[in-house]
Amino acid sequence: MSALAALADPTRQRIVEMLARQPLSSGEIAGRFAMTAPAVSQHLKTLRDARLVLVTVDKQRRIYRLNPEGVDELAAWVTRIRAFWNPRLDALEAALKKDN
Amino acid sequence: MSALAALADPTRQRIVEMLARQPLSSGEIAGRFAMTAPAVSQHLKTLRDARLVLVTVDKQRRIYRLNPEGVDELAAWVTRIRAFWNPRLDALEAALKKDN
DNA sequence: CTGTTATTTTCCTGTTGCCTTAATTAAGGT
DNA sequence: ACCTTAATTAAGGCAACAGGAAAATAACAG
Repeated sequence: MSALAALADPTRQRIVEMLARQPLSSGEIAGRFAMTAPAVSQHLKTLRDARLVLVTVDKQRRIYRLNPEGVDELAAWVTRIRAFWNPRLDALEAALKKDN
Repeated sequence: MSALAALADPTRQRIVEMLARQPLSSGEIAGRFAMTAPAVSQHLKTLRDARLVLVTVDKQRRIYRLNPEGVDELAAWVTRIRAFWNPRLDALEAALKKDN
């Protein structure tokens, strides 16, 4: 679960939250932080390496969006933790399957 | 979401996975790692501070177990990320097929 | 080709994180 | 009381990380 390591930093957590709402370019993301664009770019690289985000090129811009695979992996890890620890969570598991 | 920072380290990830199966004492946890007991103790403190685990005292032993609240919070964060982006899955899939 | 915009890469520095050894606290057993 | 077991706290070293500045790359417009 290297996604967890990538999400350790609060800046990267916020980036993921932003991208959950809508895809954004590198510049748009950087514009929402006090830090410089290079700093944000490095965070994006970390998120890319962790397979949490995907990039597509649009002219000079790089559009970032969430990577379903990476997020699903993370969700699966958390679900597995919860599934084990208490048998009473069978009901919960059923609920999860229902809305997925 | 400070739980994410606490789970950045692979050792702490493994501890949480172990505690998901059953409560364990500090010594039992330390025994499953190559590192020294103090090192494990510090990891446990990090997990405690992140409200991911709870301790109860049993004679000289400290028994660690998962903290449902902390784990639920984490699960809620992940779910929130997915919830936002699920409604646009169609648009996303289309965009993904186009490139990459 | 030159200039401009968008983004990343490189290099550097201060900070944080992880692990070790040594010392300390706490509880029981003899 | 003394010793042992269980666990934490303290102090120090070293690697990894975050962020800034400057330079490099990429894509487009004139």
